[in-house]
Amino acid sequence: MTASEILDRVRESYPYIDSSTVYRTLSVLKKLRLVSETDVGAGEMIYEWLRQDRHHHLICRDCGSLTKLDHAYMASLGAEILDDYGFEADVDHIAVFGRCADCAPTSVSAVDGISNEQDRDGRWPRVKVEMNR
Amino acid sequence: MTASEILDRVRESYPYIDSSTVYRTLSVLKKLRLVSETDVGAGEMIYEWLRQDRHHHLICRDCGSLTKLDHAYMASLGAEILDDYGFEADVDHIAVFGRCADCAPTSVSAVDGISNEQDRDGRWPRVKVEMNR
DNA sequence: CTTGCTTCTGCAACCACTTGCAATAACGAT
DNA sequence: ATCGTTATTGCAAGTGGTTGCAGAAGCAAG
Repeated sequence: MTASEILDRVRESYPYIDSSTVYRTLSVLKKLRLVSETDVGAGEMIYEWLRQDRHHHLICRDCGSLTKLDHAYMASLGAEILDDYGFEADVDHIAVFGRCADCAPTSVSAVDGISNEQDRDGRWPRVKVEMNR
Repeated sequence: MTASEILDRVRESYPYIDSSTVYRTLSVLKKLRLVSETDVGAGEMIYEWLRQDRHHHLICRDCGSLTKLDHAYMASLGAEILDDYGFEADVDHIAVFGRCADCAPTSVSAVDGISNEQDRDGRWPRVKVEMNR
């Protein structure tokens, strides 16, 4: 859940709690690795209790779809990094951005998703980049 | 470099530019995947031109040390995900948080890094969690 | 109970970043 | 050149999150 959802819930039984207290508590729980904090590109961070069934998410940058990614992928990446670098990676809950199968382009172009061919009148296509996140 | 460093540089030749213009331009460059945006836990995001020599960073949560991670690790993770999920992961520049070899604990304890044994007077150790990020 | 120390909390200010809006600049068609 | 449409910009306000500070609460020792 998000910090503001947590705040709303806590205020039901403790109406004068300040948001800074929630954030400070979350930061301690993060440090103790009892909760994970994940940026899913929704503006707010997502907080989750770290249970045994760890999982990760694949987030499509075009359609926004969310797919669960098995922990095994991250666990083996973590194991490789530990072997080669002696570095214990925190792979508690990762959000991997990219493009899902449905949104993958059907033909290759100069810059992903943008045509690199002139039209029948010899004009280059107009490129439109959406600004929102 | 950071957005504020970019702003300072642009202001040398274009003094009235607003920071929102810098952020908006960066968001377009991100969408076109010409620059990468990485959170290294320093408060500000780090922006980099995406060149051929892609690399990633291992950031120690205890001492803050930064280690370069070869792109091969992320590339093979990306390939696995593409094979199994048909999802094209953007693995342009990733920051992996964790604990470096120097900061790894020498003995195992109940919660990483915190003793789970009583002292000679039968008291439990006082646990101190630093609040800063 | 009082003293002294530590921790927790609310408040207000602050920071990095985003967004809505209105004015302007750029550009294509006539 | 002029008109109409689209893009870009600065400004100001807003959002999510953090931090410094001072007061309150908790607690162990005397």
